[in-house]
Formats: sequence, structure tokens, C-alpha cells
Amino acid sequence: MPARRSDAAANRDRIVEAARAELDTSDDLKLHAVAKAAGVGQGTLYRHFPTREHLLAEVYRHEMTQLVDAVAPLLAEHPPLRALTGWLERLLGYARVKRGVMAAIEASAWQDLYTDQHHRLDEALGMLLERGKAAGEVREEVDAADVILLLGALSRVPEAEWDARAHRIVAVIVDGLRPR
Amino acid sequence: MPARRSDAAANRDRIVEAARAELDTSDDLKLHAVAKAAGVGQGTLYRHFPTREHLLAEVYRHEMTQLVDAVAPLLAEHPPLRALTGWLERLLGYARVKRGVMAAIEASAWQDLYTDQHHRLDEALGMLLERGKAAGEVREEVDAADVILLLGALSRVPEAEWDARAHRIVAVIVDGLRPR
DNA sequence: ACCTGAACACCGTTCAAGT
DNA sequence: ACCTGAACACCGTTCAAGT
Repeated sequence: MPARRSDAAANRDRIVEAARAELDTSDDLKLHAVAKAAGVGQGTLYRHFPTREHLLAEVYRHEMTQLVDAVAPLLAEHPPLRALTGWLERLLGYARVKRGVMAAIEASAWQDLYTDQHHRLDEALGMLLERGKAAGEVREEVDAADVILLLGALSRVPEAEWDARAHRIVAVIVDGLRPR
Repeated sequence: MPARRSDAAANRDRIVEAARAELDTSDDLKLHAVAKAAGVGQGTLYRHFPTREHLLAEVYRHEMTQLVDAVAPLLAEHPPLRALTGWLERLLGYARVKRGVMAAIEASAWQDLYTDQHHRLDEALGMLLERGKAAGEVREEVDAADVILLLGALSRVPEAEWDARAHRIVAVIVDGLRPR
């Protein structure tokens, strides 16, 4: 609503872009470096992103949104557990290219503050699980947080082993979700 | 085996003791604080423990050893998957009191350098899995590293939810290890 | 309103000087 | 041989001063 916010918005974008570029190469974000790369003062970074997680959430919002939006179509076309598998395969695909996506998902698990991102992820996974329960394919007790915590294992899979180990881990999780 | 090492050994013990005390209350170790609490200079800490992981490994060696040593008796008395479950229950018991035990296990997963600790944990878990495979109770592809990575989920379970969620997560892992 | 960047705090790590 | 602790480096965070 106010007039002079275009410069602020531009700064914000440049910060996110710088952070994205940084994460493509170095795994962990140094805030000083991001500010410098974005050509802004550190205070500006803090003004836009009070915590590192806020920044990470913004960087991966796009990927997250795509993941969340992929749920409904999958559920429409497949039985629940198959939909879950398909969704996780998509997650693995993203994560193979951008390991940071897993970091973002892990951040969801820590956060007390339910960011929009986390909330939507939690809801999307929750929906998959609910449908699975209704179909008798998923055990009653589990919730989305359980799955998110288990998926955290993926963020510690060494790059070199990714393809084999990540799929194996997902297979164990999915089969473990089944009722006994 | 030279003469003057009793003071060094005493220092080492005091460092470990101070670290243990610190971990009982504060989750993350500040090396400066540990050195101060132990009454030694920072250099002394580094002399004895070149990395933080070396220190953690020493702090939890006792618990780790007990865990590892518990495997053989369990395997003698139970079918493999039941032995694995029993072993994990024991792990949950330790971890409930000392959350840091999980951190130590997680450290195993990162480390490239195979410490004794890690090696023994890996072997113990590997043995449980091998027996399980031989009995047809565990799927062939999984290895100890998979399980260690999955167990890492436990170190991110909030204290308040521990009892319910930790057991649920372990149940999912164990069932997921079964062949389909 | 928004920005800058010096400054502070914190903490891991090193190393010259001591015994 | 072993120890001390000042000093350095690094990085997250704040804030007085600017526009």
C-alpha cells in the first residue's frame, strides 16, 4: 500500500537470489556472504528475514509449492499408498538436484513456529496418510510429523551413495507405514 | 609408557567428566566452557580430543559399549527381529534419559573416519540384520547404515513427545525392514 | 520507511611462552 | 612431554547514523 517499497522488494529478491546461488554450491549459508553477494547491508537481510529459516523457506518455497500441489493429482489417479510413493519419488528427484530441499523439510520438523510452508507440507502429507488409513493401507497411529522426521534421514545420505541408499530408505519408510 | 603421564590422564578424565555434566543440561557443547569447567586450558582439550566428535565418542563410550554388548545375548534368546526390537527398546531407554546418546549415534553416520565406536555399532547392527536376513525376517538390501540414518529421526523428536513418537517411529522402521 | 556497515558477542582453533 | 591462556578468525546479530 505505501509508495516507496519497490527498492525494498528488489533488495529482498536479490537476497533470495544470492542465497539460492550460495546454496547451489556450498551447503551452508553464511549470512554475511549472502548480504555481500546481494549487495546489501547485513541489517537489510535481517529486516527481511528475521531468522535463517525464514530465508531458507523463501528460497525453497517454489519447490515446496510444487511438491504440495502434486499431492491432489496423485491421489486422484492412484491408490493412496501408491500416490505416497509417487510423491516421495518426486521428492527424491528434487532432492538429488538440490540437496537443500531436504534441509528445508528438516527445518519443518524443528520449527516451533508453524510457517506457512511447514503447515502446507504437513497438510499435504497428512492428506496422503489419511487417505491411506481410510483405505486400510496405512497404520492408524502415524502422522505427518513422523514421516517428516523419518525423511530427515535423507539429508544425511552422502552424495555418492544417494541413488541407491535414498530409494532404499524410502522403501523402508513406506513399507513401515503399512498396517501389520 | 613414559613417566609423567598421570597428570595428563587426570586432565583427560576431568575434561570428559565436565563434558558429560555439560551435556546433561545443555544439549550442545561449548568447548570453551568445557575447558573452563574442567579447569584446563583450551589447548589441553584439543590435545586430548582433536575434534568435538572424539570428545563425544568418549563421553558416550560406556553407553555405546553396553548397547553393543547387548546384541549377542538378545540374539541368543530371541528370533532376530525380536532381538532387534529388544535392542532398539534398550536404545530408546538410554536415549530418553540421555538425549545425547542419539547425537552420538548420529555422529556415527556423518563421520568418514571410522572410529572404533562407530565400527562396533555398525558391526553390532550388521549382525542383527544378517541374522534377520538369514531367517527371512529382514529384507536383503538394507545395511546397518540405513538403519542408523533412519534412527537419526529420533534425535529430532521433541522431548515432550518422546514416549509416544519415538516408539511409533521405531515401529515403522522395524516393520519397514521386513521383506515384502 | 528503509538502508548501511561498523561494532559487538560468541566460540572454535592456534600457538608462543611457560613448567 | 604437557599445559596455559591470550590471540586470532569467523560469523551471527544489533544499532546508531544516514537517506
